Amino acid sequence: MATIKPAIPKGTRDFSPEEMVKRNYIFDTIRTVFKKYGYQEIQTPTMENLDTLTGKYGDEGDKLIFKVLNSGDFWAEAERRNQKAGNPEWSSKTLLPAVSEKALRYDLTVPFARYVVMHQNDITLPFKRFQVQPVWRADRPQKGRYREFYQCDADVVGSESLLNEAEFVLIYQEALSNLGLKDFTIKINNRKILSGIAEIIGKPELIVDMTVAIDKLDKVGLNGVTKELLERGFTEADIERLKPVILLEGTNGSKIDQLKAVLTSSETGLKGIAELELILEYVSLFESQTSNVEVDITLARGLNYYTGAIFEVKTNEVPMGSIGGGGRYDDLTGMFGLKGLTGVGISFGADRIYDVLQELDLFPERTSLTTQVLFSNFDTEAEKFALPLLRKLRSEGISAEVYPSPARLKKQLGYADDKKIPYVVLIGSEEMQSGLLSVKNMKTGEQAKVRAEQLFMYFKQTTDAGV
RNA sequence: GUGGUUUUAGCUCAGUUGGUUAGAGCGCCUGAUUGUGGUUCAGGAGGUCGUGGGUUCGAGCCCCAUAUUCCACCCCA
Repeated sequence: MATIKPAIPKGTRDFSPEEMVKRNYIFDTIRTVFKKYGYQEIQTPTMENLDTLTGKYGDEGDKLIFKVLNSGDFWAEAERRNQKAGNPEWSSKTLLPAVSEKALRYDLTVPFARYVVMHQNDITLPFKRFQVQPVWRADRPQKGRYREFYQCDADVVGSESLLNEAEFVLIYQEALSNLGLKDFTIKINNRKILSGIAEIIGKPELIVDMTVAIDKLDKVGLNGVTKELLERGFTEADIERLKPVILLEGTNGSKIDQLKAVLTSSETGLKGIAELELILEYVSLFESQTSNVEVDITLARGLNYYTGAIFEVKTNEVPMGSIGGGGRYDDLTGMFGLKGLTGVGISFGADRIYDVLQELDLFPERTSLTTQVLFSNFDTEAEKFALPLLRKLRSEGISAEVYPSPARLKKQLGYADDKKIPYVVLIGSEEMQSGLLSVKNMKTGEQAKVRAEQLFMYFKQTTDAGV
């Protein structure tokens, strides 16, 4: 067999032992906070049926779904079905469903909605679930953008209360602070406010075009936004009316006041403002800070599905896309036939958070995660001598290993060195005769004599002391 | 999907207008130390120059295609 060049698909990554320690630290920190707020973990399959996913993420999103080719003779099967249908010409639109019926998970929200509908008889509403799993997008990779990445989602379905939204603000604050981030902004907006604005200028059908354009304010400036609005069907007069909203500044309170003034004639818009106000009030009633919560009217992500609150989290310490986002869907499960169930949720982008923590050097030192004790291996006799001692240490909860072959001691100590193992127990003929083992401290280079029976006590004390 | 960029030893990277045998640092292996690492010293191995075509007497260098890296758009975690 020809040897092939080892490689992994574009936008995917291997994770080394060191990276996994750090990644698990992030996952564990976020998980702990989710649990603390009453969320329970579920998992869903890597693959979903293709029709479960298509049409849920907009045209752009559908293109980014990784499709799985049918197994078996997919081509013969496709032709067979095509004949039944009277042999129309193949097009990319008809060929796809004929050769692919499964796809990789694109996010965690849609599979969750599917889950809720499938298990509606087994769950109690409101249902609060969290999920930490990889998702896949056939995007072009770049900084902070991967084709396989992990999301940490928490959603609650079946509760209209804005208390949920407020708690999500707290969850963001708590989880990100626990991870050591100091300066981040939780941006919040409301779809109803955007609808209200579009309504006021008499172009409710252009709400998406409007928000996509004003979302770019900090990137292209007012002139750029104006240009884009004109291209998207707005008039100069519309833009004049939009200007005060686009250029909204000041504290959350003053932004809200200004919006109220603009939206007086829009019932929807005022409802959105009332929701926003209540969420902020809840947050402060929790005696939590609102200084890193920012009302941002230009925030428009996920507009295809969000109906109420919209969240986005950005770190201000390093340049990076958003590290989290979320919002409310009034009809989360409707697409799967269960009407009238509202849902709201948030997501943490673990891979981006990793990149941020890495750049800010915020990962904690944790030395105890490697092997604590290595038994040297001089020969078969010494190896046999070491095994009961090894078992004893492990039964005491001390992670230990024996070098698996009688290699030169130099090599064995080099192994301990590379793996940052703090102690090596040397067992040779001398030690076996006297029962006094040589314990080498790899940091200081010092060697102590320890009785074989005392060995576990010796390490229990030293490792407990955090060496 | 659009535009640009990267690829040379295990790793990070040099490599002149196209010209003999493609280099460095680190790592690795061996020895100084037949039971002592991390430091030091001496020596050694390791390269289809991303891949496939082309131009040329001659290509790491020029041309085309393709993959890959990173970046900016679109969009998004």
